[in-house]
Formats: sequence, C-alpha cells, structure tokens
Amino acid sequence: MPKATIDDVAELAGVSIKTVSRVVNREPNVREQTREKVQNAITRLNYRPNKAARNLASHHSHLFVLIYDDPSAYEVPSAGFIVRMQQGALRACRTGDYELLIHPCRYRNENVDSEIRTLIERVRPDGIVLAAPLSNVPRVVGAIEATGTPLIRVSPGKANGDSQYVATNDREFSAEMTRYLASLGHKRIAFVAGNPAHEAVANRLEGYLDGLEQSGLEARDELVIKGDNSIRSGEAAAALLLESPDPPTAIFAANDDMAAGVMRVANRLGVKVPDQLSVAGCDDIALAQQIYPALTTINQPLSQMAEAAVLKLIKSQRGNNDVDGPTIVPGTLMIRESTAAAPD
Amino acid sequence: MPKATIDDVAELAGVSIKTVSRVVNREPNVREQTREKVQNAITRLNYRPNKAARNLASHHSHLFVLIYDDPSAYEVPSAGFIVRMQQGALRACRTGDYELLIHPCRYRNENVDSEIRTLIERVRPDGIVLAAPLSNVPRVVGAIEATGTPLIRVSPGKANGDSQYVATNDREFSAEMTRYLASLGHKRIAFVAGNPAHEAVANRLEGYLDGLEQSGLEARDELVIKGDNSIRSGEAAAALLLESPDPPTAIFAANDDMAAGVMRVANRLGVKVPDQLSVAGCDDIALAQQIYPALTTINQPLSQMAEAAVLKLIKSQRGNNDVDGPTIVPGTLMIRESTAAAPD
DNA sequence: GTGAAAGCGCTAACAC
DNA sequence: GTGTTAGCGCTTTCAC
Repeated sequence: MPKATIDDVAELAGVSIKTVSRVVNREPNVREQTREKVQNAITRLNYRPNKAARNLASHHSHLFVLIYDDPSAYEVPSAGFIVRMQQGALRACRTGDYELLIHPCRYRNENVDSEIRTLIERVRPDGIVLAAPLSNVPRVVGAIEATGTPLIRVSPGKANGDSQYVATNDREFSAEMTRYLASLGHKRIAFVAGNPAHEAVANRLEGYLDGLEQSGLEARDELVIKGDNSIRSGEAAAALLLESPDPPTAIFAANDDMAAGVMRVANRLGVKVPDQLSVAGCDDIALAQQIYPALTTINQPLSQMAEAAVLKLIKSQRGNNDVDGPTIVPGTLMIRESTAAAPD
Repeated sequence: MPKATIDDVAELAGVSIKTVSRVVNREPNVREQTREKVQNAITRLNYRPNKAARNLASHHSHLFVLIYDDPSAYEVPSAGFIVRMQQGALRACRTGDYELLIHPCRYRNENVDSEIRTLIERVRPDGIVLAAPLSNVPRVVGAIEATGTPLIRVSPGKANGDSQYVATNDREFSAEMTRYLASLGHKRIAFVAGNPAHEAVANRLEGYLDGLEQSGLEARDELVIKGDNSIRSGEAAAALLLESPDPPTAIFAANDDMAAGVMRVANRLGVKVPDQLSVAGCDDIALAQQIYPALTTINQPLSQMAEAAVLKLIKSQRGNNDVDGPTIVPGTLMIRESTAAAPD
C-alpha cells in the first residue's frame, strides 16, 4: 500500500487539506464534528504526516541534538553518564514530537567549534543540549550561540554565559556527605579533589569545606589531595594519605572513579573498608554497586537534568521566550557498604 | 545573513541549479572547470544543502536508527555496551551523509512491535540496526521487516530470520579462553553459563566445552552452573562452586558481571585471586579494568560490529542489493591480573 | 470555522 | 556536459 498523504485524508474526509493539517497539529478553530470526520479518515488510511515535508514547510527540523564529550577520549569510560543523560533526554523528546540526535565530540580537538557549526548547519536542529564539561568550554558554547540555535547547558560549573542551564546542587550534597561522615564519628576526613576542568566537580570541594565547618571540624591542607577524576589519581591519593603518619579514617572522593582507586589501594595495603577506613564517592556510577564493599556515594540526577533541559527547549519552541532561569535538580545520598562508624 | 539556497549558488556560479546539485552530490558528468566555479560559489556563500528539502525530494531521510534494549529495564546497567555500539555506528554514519537516531526499547513490553512500527512510520529511517538481545526477538524482527526498512541485526544468536547480520565468534573465543586456562595448568575449570534469552551468550557454553575437549580435559556437569547474566547469579554460582568438596581452580563466566560476582564471593570467602583461584569473564566491560585484580576477559568488538552494520546499510542504499552474507568480527583475549598458573 | 493558492529548497526525469 | 520542468507533501498566508 502506497503511503497515504494529506490529500488522501482530505478527500476521504471531504474537507480541505488545511483542515486536516489543523487536526493533525491540534490547532483550534475546528468544529468537533469535523475533527472526528478527519480523525476517522486518518485512522482508516493509517496516515502519518511526512516529516520531511513538514520540516521543509515549517522551517523546523523537530530534532534536538545532545552534545557530550566523546568517551573514547578518556581512559575511564563515562558510559553510565552518557546513557543516563540520553535516557532523560529521550523521555522528554517523547512528550513532544521530537527526535534526538547524539553527538559525542572531543573538546580538546582544535576544530571542535567548526565541527559543531557544521553539524548545526547540516541538520539545523531546533535546539541543543550541551553536557558538562563541554558546557564550560567557551569556544564550544560560543560556536553554538553564534548560530542562534536555542541552547541549554547541563551542569555548567559557574553560571557563566547567558544561555539557560540545568544543574545539580554539588556544593550542598557534598556538604551533606561530609556531615554524614562526621556524624559517624570521623574526625580526620580526607578529600580527593577532581579535575578543575570539570567545574561542577570543583564545587564539591567547597561543599566538603562547608560540611567540615558545619560539623565543627577543622580543614587541614594535608587532607585535601588533588586528583584528576581518574582511577589512577584516586590510587595515588590513597597511597599518599594511607601511608602518612596520621592517616584519615574516612576518604571522600569527588567522583566514584577516584573512590574506586582509593578502595583498590586500601585493598592492596590490607586496610579494611569500612572497618578501618570509610570511603565515599560521588556520581553513583554503575561501578559503585558492583564493587565489594558497595560504595556509599551521591546519585547525580543526570537523567532528570537532561530531561529538564529538553523540556526547556520544547518550551522555548512554543514561542515562550521568557528565560525562566536555571533549573536545579538535587542529588541524593546513597548510603551503601563502604562507610561505617569511625574506628576507636 | 539569510541562509543561501541552491538558487543563490547557481546564480553566483552562472550555472543551473541542476549543475550545483551534481557538484554537491558528487555526481559525474560535470566539467572540472564548472565544478570549481560551483565550489567557489558554495564556499563564498557558505552554502549548506537543506536536509528537509533534500529528504522530501529524494524520498530518503538520511537517517538510521539504532535500536537496543532499554538499560533501565535491568538491574545491571549495560551502558558500556550501548555507548560502544553507538560509537561504532556513529563512525560509520560519518563516512556517509547520515545521522543516527537512538531508540532504546523494552522488549518485554506487550506493544514493542507497534511502538517500533510507529517509530518507523514517523521518521522513515533509511535503515535500522537492531542489537542483541532484541535481534533474537521474532516479534521485533518481524515488525521491522514488515515495514520493508533495510535491517541489519547485530549478534543474533543463531542466524534465524533472513535479514543480514553482523556477529562475533563467541564460540571460538570461548574455546580459546578455556584452552588458555588449561595451558596455565588448570584441570578443574568451571563455567558459569549466561541467560539463555541472550543467545549469543549460549554459544559461549559450547565454546567452553570445545575448549575442554581440545585441551584433553573432561567436561563435568557439576562444574557448569546456570546464571542469568547478573552479578547476583555470579555470586550464587561462586558460592556453590567454592564451597563444594572439590572446588575448581579456575572459573570462567559467560559475562563480566557474573565474573565480578565470582570475585566478590572469593574476596568474601578469603580465596585469593589469582593465587588460589583464576577468574575469567567475557565482554570486557569497563568494570573489568576497574576492579582489583583486573579481570582477564574477552573484548567483544561491539563498536566494530555496529560500524560494520551501518556500513552494510550504507552499501544497501547504493542499490547494492546483493546480500553479501553475514559479517563476523572476532573478539580478542584480554589477559589481565585475575588469571595465573594453577596452585599445586 | 474553513479553504485556495503559493511556496519551502531540493531531486528526478528528460530534453538538449 | 548542462539546463528545464515538475513535483515531493506539507505549512503559511490570506481570503471568505
């Protein structure tokens, strides 16, 4: 059966194609009775509007692009992050009539900006969701904004730039985790800081310091180690901390990969987790539940953030060009097996 | 600047729009000199063909869809698999002029088939890549084939159905892993079988049996435990095996999650890996490198398989309707820290 | 509330 | 080799 067109539907329903168009697009100004006639014709012919034709005529692509850092650029795959964001974005796309294109890209490349320009000019998406850490790269943000395509940034470190964004409460939940560790009786709580390029992660250090203060603990320089978000750097930090004269009884890492590195080293050195050492991470990657003991961490609401970002885009399509400010989706403490009361 | 159209280019170059079209689409029958004139005009105007117009006129969407099982349907996220397939598929898309739509879906849902039909009717993709285990679900395969959309299946368990497919050599590499363990002096090599719903995984049991035979070892029923691909089932299997009167010295699990479960239990029971027990997995998920000791496993070439699948689709677009048979991409043994010589 | 006509920016078929 | 002419199947504009 050759696909039915709008003309076929119009003929069968005995109306003009414009009326069919109105029904399909849920426009007002159609009598209920007419609408039903058209609906019946649509059902009988199994009519589906041709997207290409619609896009051409309406100057909209009904396409959003999710841009994120290409995982193969790193040793440690951040697949879980990517998939969770995709899930959220897809969920929102389904509420509208939108499809999602994915575009991993490497921001270290010289020509990210021209690559992204080309992408935009080729597919002319109706909007773009830009994930961290790309959402902090001025070259990338600038390239997108220059095309005039609606842009929502996910987890930009600071609210730099003037495009809208969605973020989580990194600072607050890091303080919460620190307070939780303190409540278990830990006095020497170390922190493994993350890659400063990923600005959202930088906020976690602030949160850690907040948490110490709120718990009446003093911040000590020797308890803050710089990492780079990789497992290896977590291992290095743990080696430094655990082999020091006065080792901490709890280590809070700014991401789960580094926390996993800490646990590897503890394991190797024969330090029992959580009996002798509590370890906490951040992000709640799949690994957190897979290792033994399962990692206490903070669930970063990536899926909800991406969903919120796409919903913002959909809203902006509807002419609602009132910038309604950032959306903050809070993270959740996931208490598992790797944290326990401080040893006496 | 209002976007340049094909007419603008034609005017500036002093040729007809058809000639511009020929240059853009790399068609033959254009004089080199003319081609250059047109190219110059394109560059000067920064012309990009409008996809919607092209799609409408050519009856092609220049879109492929990658369909896979929705990860949130499982306890254990298979994010790594998904991202690797996406990477491969995207790589191939870039060689042509194609974009990739992703569509996770739950095959347990009653209405997967109608959901997929709707998707196809809405976006009218030029082709579909269907990943395992969906590639084994007759309802899904049938729904897609009924629409007449070119379909490539990735890792279908058996070569059932008549659509083309891409697969890896599960049986052969499982035999290879088994021979490797035998070559380390292991006599009692156990196998944790996977979920039979995932048919490719079933081939691994066959391969294990092949490997035993090739190494002159006898297959023993009590050394083959049924799992369901989850960490938990790996734990259960390990508990059974390690607490038996005559425990194995090596355990080969049909996937990495189950192998991770085995290692968790070994850890808990105080069985040293790899000194007292060698553990091997299959798939090479991110976890394999993250745990300690790092897991010996088999790298499943998901990215290359997805790439090959999309390349097949691109080929089929070019009218090449000659079915050129399945493509087999071999897996690779990744020897890491979790396997060693058998204890005396 | 409904319809007629005019494109949107390309490709396809065929003429020259 | 290159150009001409018709659409592709919708939305938009404006008339009624």
